Amino acid sequence: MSPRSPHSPILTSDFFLRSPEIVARDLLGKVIVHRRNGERLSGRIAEVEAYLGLDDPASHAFRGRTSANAVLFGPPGIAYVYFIYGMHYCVNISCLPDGEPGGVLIRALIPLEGIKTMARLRGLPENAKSQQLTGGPGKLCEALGITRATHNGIDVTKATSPLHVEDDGVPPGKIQITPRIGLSKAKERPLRFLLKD
DNA sequence: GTGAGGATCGTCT
DNA sequence: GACGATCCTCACA
Repeated sequence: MSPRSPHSPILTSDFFLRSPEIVARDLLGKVIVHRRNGERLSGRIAEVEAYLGLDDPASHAFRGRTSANAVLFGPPGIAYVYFIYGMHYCVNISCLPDGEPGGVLIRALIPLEGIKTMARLRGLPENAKSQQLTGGPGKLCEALGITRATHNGIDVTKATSPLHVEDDGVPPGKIQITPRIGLSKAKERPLRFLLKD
């Protein structure tokens, strides 16, 4: 197991108060933690995408505020979980002040704690590779046990929240920037950030 | 190793 | 009524 300080600082709403492009880049290397039934499930963020809102045709917020995407228009640091293709969840964290839409999609993690539980939730053997456990947006939600019903709209900047992001001080290393993938619109924008590894 | 296609449902038009 | 910020399986080289 990897060593860690007992109290890694939790990212505050100030962190998410900035542009999604900046937040996305800074989130790389941070640790997302889900407390589930008293167990810590965590992973280092290895891949993210920024979604800008009204200026970004690929964003859920592009066509304006609806009941489904209201989180993106709300205050920063709120988890936005949505259901896609009838079978997968994806998790975002809202950025920018209340009233301005924007967010960062968490696309991939490197598992740190609770790997056995993650494998069980994914229906995989304990020795499954991290790529199979949390190597995609839908996979990491399943591995962490995140669902829309339980996690959409919760504040990830509160220490009492079951879901939050910690900075354990490990430098992110080399960052690669590429166009976003899996989109039908505005996919040419270089808004995807990943750890080179 | 690589590429194509199917599964499945909440949300918007 | 149609689509989508995905993942998995199968076929073929």
